[in-house]
Amino acid sequence: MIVSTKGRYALRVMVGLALRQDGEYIPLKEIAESEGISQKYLESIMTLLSKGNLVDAVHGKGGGYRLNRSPEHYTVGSILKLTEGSLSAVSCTTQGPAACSRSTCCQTKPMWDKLDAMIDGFFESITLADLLDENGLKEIQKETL
Amino acid sequence: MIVSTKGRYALRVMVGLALRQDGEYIPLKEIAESEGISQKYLESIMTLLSKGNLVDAVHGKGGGYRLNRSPEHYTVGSILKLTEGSLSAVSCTTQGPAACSRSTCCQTKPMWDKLDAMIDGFFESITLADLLDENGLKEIQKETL
DNA sequence: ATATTACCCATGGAATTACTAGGTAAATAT
DNA sequence: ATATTTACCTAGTAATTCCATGGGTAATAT
Repeated sequence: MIVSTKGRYALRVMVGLALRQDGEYIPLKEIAESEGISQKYLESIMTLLSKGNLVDAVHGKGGGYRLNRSPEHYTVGSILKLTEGSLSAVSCTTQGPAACSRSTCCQTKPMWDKLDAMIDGFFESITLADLLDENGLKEIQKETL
Repeated sequence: MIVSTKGRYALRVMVGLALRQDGEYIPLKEIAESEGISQKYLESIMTLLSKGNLVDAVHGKGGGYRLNRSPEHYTVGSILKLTEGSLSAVSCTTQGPAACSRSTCCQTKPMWDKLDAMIDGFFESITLADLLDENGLKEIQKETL
């Protein structure tokens, strides 16, 4: 699995916030209930989104979370990368000291690199706005498949 | 991660066998050493490949493993699916009793389905022969990216 | 018979995932 | 000021998956 619940929950929450863009802040409790996600678990995810500046957060009564830009300015990739860390399909494409010792001669490595590039392209080509709109995704399908 | 060491090792081994297609059976020990993979761990992988009829295996002296068809008749997908079980990028695309309860109304689900289809298309479009040949992969890159 | 090979079954440590518990800090209402 | 409401922080934990390891059994060749 490339994307764990953390990233998938984050994406669902962002879609939920996009559907209620009226300037109001929506408290964690409300988001958790409407999405059916454990409040405590969601806390850690929302803090990530807030620190990563994907949402604005305010404390106290009337506070909560809201988007800080319009849905078409969020790529799915930006949301998933923030929450998941890496979207690599395999561990053997990692660079640096943890890199695979055979990476320079491995005959399968180029394929993994291409897969990673394809997946990255896929996620970067989709915005939150596309997810709100059925027809948006259909166009993406034509392009990529 | 979509593909664990099991699938990646399997693929490397299949490439290795493809490079030595002279009708000889190659013993596990030799494969393990040349690929730098634990002999014991590789055992389980080779048994999978053998039971899945991707390689022929014979016991005793002079025995070992060899491909049972030419490299262009193996898709990467067939090798990975056998060893990994599923190549799905997320757990929420699984059907049946374990399916996500929100799958019918989830606004992100269509995207995950498309991702899975794209990844499957990628792996099915590449054969072992493509991995042996540098230029083969370059053509795939043009098509998919 | 013996050596060589593949096959089978069970176990274990390490890492990751998904979540829980309990407290602290900031903003607002009274 | 005080209480309430909210976000934020640190730590722990149960379950699962990954990556092997250990020890034996079955088949084949000399």
